[in-house]
Amino acid sequence: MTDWSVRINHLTKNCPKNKKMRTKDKNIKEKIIENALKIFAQEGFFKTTVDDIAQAAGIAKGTLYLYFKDKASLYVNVIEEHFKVGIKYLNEVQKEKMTNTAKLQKIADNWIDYMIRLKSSFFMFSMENVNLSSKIMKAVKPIMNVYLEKIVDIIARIIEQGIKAREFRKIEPRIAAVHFLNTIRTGFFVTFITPKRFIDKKILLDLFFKGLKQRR
Amino acid sequence: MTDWSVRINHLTKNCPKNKKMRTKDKNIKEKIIENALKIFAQEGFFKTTVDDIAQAAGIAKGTLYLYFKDKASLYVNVIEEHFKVGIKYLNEVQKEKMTNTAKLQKIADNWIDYMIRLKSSFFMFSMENVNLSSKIMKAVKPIMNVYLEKIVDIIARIIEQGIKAREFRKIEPRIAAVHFLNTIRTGFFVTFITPKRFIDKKILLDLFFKGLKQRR
Amino acid sequence: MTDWSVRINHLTKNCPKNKKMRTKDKNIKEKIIENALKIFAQEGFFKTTVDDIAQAAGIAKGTLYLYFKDKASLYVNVIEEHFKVGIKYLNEVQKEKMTNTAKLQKIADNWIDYMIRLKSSFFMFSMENVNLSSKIMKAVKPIMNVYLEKIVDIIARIIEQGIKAREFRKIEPRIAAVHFLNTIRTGFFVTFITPKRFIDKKILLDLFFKGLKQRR
Amino acid sequence: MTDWSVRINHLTKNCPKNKKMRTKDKNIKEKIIENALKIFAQEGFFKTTVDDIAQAAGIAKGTLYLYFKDKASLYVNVIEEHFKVGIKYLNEVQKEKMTNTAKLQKIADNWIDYMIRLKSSFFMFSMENVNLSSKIMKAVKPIMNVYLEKIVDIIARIIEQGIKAREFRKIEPRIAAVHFLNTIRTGFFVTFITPKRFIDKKILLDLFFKGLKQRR
DNA sequence: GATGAATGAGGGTTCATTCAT
DNA sequence: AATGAATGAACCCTCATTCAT
Repeated sequence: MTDWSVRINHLTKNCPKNKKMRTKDKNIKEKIIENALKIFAQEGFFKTTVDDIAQAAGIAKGTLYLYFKDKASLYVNVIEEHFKVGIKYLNEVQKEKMTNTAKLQKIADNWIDYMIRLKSSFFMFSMENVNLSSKIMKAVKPIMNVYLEKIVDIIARIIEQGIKAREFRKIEPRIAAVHFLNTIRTGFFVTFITPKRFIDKKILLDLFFKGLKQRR
Repeated sequence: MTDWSVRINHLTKNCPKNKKMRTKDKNIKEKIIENALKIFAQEGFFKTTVDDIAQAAGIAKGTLYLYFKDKASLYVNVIEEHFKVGIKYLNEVQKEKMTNTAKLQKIADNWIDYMIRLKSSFFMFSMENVNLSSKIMKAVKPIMNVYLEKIVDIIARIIEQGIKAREFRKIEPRIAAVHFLNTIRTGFFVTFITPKRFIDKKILLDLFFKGLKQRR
Repeated sequence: MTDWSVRINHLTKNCPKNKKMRTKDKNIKEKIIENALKIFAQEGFFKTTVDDIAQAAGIAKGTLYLYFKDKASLYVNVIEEHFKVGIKYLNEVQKEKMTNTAKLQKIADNWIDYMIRLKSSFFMFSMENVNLSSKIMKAVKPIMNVYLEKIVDIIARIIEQGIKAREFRKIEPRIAAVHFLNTIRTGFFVTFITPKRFIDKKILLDLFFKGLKQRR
Repeated sequence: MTDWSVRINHLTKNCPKNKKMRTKDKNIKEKIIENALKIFAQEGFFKTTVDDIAQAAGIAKGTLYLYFKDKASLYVNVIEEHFKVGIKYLNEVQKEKMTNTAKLQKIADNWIDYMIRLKSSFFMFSMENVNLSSKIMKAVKPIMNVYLEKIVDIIARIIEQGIKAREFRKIEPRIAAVHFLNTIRTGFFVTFITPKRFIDKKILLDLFFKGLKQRR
């Protein structure tokens, strides 16, 4: 099984090894998405120009429009791709043989690292943007919601199994799932605003698992 | 003591009760900030046009420039105002006579409601924007960081006192504070993406306080 | 007889000695014109804002509009005033008892100094603007032309008398007059672009009077 | 050798003869400069809108920004181009086999005609603008000064040679050069304010060469 | 008469999108 | 298929002018 960081790499690195081009190259679309992800993630939708992306992808601006209807559609595609990879990863972890606690731990670990590497909580940032009304964002919202639901579902299933296995206490699994995702975000977030003191992911997960309260 | 929702109202509602105007009206500045907050919060910095804000505030575009140097400066002012009110509220809660658990509970309750009313987790969204590079955001970042630090400080102090009082277990207070803020955000967020099923704030806080793990 | 520099002073210096105000103060109009002259001369018509002038004159922007229909009309007034003073000065010199050569010499001397003090060849600059088409400038042109003609007339008359007196050789006096005015401008101009080496006004006038050619 | 009027033409007339375009057309840049020269010269920097120029050049406003960073930069380019052509012309005249007197005569003749054709003493007008403070003009000034110096240099050299050749009397050549340039300007100027009576260029140059004074 | 806050038309600039090559 | 020059709508900001006090 590939781990998250590895799966993600093909999105984070250029792959100019390509053998034969010169036929509606499937790689061009990928290359655009890769680069768009990085730029959108770091600059946001509006600050990112189509030119930036085209240049980063090493193609002409016009070419981009052969593969994507418009900027918004590119954005949606980037997010979709991003989420698909994430979901695939989650599914793989789910099937692994380990305690549910360990699964959540692994997911959190890899995901925080990934976001730090991308220099953006893009994943959550996108969620945030759901918030923003506008023609563009209104188109993004329903698509994103589907993926979000799927992600929450997978996490919730892990938690459900954990409850059955008496690892976790009885609690609405979906709410716990969302809380888990936000815990991950916190991990990224703390590292980002105070880059010196790298957050101790252990403490954070400990907090997530055991809560703040004194046990008696 | 005023509660959060009430404190916020003076930013969310127009106050055209005022007697005599005409002399660089202090109320206009407030009216602009009120409306800018709502629009920036829902649309984000770039999608918001100066015209939108001016119209919402019932003034001409040019008038806005009598009160704010430019769009970015308005944005900073809005955030500052927003944060100042938040900090004042936190300080008041801090001084109240109640358990530290109750304090956090109260803060979370009011804050989630407020964000739902504003239709945006603007507060956290702004934190997110810290991430986004750009001339404008680079100007916003240092200012925001100061306020963020203050907010984290106050929450951390409550947690610290809770630790001393044996309400909470020994854990790095600042990390717990950030985790708490993200928990609040989760509360808003879930309600927002799935508006039908209002999240049970109780469950969420229970999760925050007691953690996911089965106690043994 | 006052010399040019002195006559001009009341335009170049503030006169806050004013006794009684508080009655459609005739001095306000003057104060506006004084200050407008300086600013227009140094900044040009478009870069000068009505606010600049009002502030320099120590009045409110609205007040300015009680005395002048609009910015263009103020500009015309400033130029008129400027020219009137110039013409009065020229007339006085004309009547003096001295050779015509001496008269021209005196005029040139004073005028160059004045322009240097004002930091602008505003006088000629205005002429230049005649060139510039635009609603505003089209209004300025005919008015300016009248004054220009008058100035050329007076100089031409001095030259004519010089011709009669055998001081000067027979030459179309009006052309010589324009040439004389441009010589003055040259004087200012050289000083301006190369401020270190103050032009030797003597050499310049010598050139004007004796020409470049070797005499044989 | 081309004469001034001819050299200038390529700036004053469109050349749509060109074969194949499409590849950042060099001709568009020229077309913009041509038209900008005319409009700037007649309207001045501030009254001229970017739209005016774009329309005159037969392109869209945005297109202009593919070739020039901003309005100020376009202005500088126009002036530079204008000056370069002028300097090239002067250098050519300088090398010709004729008396220095004839050289100056030729230069004055062509230049006055050119300015009249352009309907602006733009050349000198630009010099005037050196005077006007403003961010824009502060950028223009140093560039212009270099070119002005060059022009003065060339004229001064002609005069120097004339002095050596005993055509002209001993006089500071640079001052004489500036005086010469202003004489040209006078020529244009008189024609402009009194369009009926075309100035007799001969008289003017006679004045320049022999001076006003009676010879004895 | 005097004020200066308010106005809004106008201009410079950006950038997503198109289309001729 | 790929290009990138050209387009023009949209947006920020300025400033002459007005008008309620």
